[in-house]
Amino acid sequence: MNEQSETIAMSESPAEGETRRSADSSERAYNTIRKLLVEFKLKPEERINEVQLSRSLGVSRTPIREALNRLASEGFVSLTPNRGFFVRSLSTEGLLDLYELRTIIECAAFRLMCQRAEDDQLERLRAYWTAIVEGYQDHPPDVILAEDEGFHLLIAELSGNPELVHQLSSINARIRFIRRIQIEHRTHDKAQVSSHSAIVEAAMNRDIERGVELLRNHIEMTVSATQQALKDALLKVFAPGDASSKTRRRRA
Amino acid sequence: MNEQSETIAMSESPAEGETRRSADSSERAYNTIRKLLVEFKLKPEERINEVQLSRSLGVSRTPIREALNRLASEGFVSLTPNRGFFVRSLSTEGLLDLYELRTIIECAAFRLMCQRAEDDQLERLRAYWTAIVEGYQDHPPDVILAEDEGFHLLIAELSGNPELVHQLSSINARIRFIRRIQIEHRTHDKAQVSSHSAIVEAAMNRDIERGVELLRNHIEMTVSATQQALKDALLKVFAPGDASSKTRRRRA
DNA sequence: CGTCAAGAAAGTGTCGACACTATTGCGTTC
DNA sequence: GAACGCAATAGTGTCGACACTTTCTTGACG
Repeated sequence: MNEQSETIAMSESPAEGETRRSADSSERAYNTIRKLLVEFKLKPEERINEVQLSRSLGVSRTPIREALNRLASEGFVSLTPNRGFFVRSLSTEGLLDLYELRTIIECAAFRLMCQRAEDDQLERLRAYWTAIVEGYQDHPPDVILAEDEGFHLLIAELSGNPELVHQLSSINARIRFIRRIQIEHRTHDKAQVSSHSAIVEAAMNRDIERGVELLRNHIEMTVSATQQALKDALLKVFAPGDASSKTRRRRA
Repeated sequence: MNEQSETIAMSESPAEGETRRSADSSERAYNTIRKLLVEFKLKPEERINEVQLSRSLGVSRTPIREALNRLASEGFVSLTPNRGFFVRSLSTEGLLDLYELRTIIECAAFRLMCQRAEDDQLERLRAYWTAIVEGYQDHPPDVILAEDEGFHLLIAELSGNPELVHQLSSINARIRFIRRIQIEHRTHDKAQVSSHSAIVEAAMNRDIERGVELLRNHIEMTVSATQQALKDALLKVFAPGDASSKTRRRRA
């Protein structure tokens, strides 16, 4: 085994400034482990060793298990009764299933938004997009990803159905790792920009059919690119140890 | 030394297959607590006392907390950082959101099934329905509920997308309590039977548009009845006094 | 040599205990 | 008499320990 004794810094969302006292180990463990999964630090099909993890994160097994249980409910890992948690592999086909689900949710959200949202709410969508469209392509991948997710999440919010927001959030989390890789490939930024603009326009006109069609294409467009990205990702993960290539860590 | 006196009998719900099953405490706690929630033994907005629960179920707090974490991910309860778990209220509006999500998922599943399923798979659907349609209306509510859920889940399975199955299972679990009450009201059994038959027929013809329309109506039809049922349920739960003896089984 | 079994090691599932936070009840002050 | 703070209580978050299960190692037997 390698050097496991090192404490992996737990990343924390920058939100609260008040209560850092308790600092909720479970919550941090959840975020950290999810990050490990997303970044393939924990490899597909691999068995997760709770003791090792708890040592790495510097907490006891209890918060680790709580985090893993949550991650299991969300589909990141699976739990086999007396054998422990396993990293759920994201096969190509599993990924396609997820994208399909995403398409379903997003199209439905768009439809409901067109039917229900007030004009000024649609205006908010337009404002959101115009605000970020300027430097869009110059932003670092992480930012682009967040902005893109934000755009689609806003549509879900404007649908008026919180369940859709929740579902979409969960889906996003699960495919985020591959989207990031795909964005780094920079295959079709421009197409994406115009897609979003067109979607906004369809929304302003409350043109459901056009919007749905755009969304469907928009997402489908990424799928093919994604498949290639997935291959690259897996290659990178399982590639024997050179690691000479410049990984995408820019001052975490 | 694990001879525990079970204050509240932990029951094994035969419901639907999530992913992991086993006979350990966490699993049983999960099922039991979920049942308590479903039957309104734990009332909406109520704070859940872990110690009390653990004493009732005859296990320590650890499995209780694991179960609650899972239930939180699935939307049954909510978790406020240093204050504990709370029963998530299912307001009328929250319920409608869930039904809306269900409609979205089911219609999409039907569409995909029509596009992808082999003929013999569609035949399975028909067989499933004809096998239970005979005594349908004479079955006890729980059986009817299970059969109905099975029917819709089968459609999800035949869609070929496991994510849809998972989503639908989760939704079903959350609205099961109200569906049971509604079924006990016996408002529109016949309509439901013919609905299902019509859906099967549309499936055999691979008539997507008709099937989607049928499903939409089928589910929407139950919503109005459901709203009334929800009122009854809440009344029953919060009604003072008499509820003591026959809270549970209320056949016919 | 390969198979298998028994024991050792590793790992999960659950427990009771303790630290720290939130809430409740009480007494003081104005 | 009411608002405020302070002490006491209740409850959650986390820990280390231990029982039980699975997996690995080793050595006897065919």
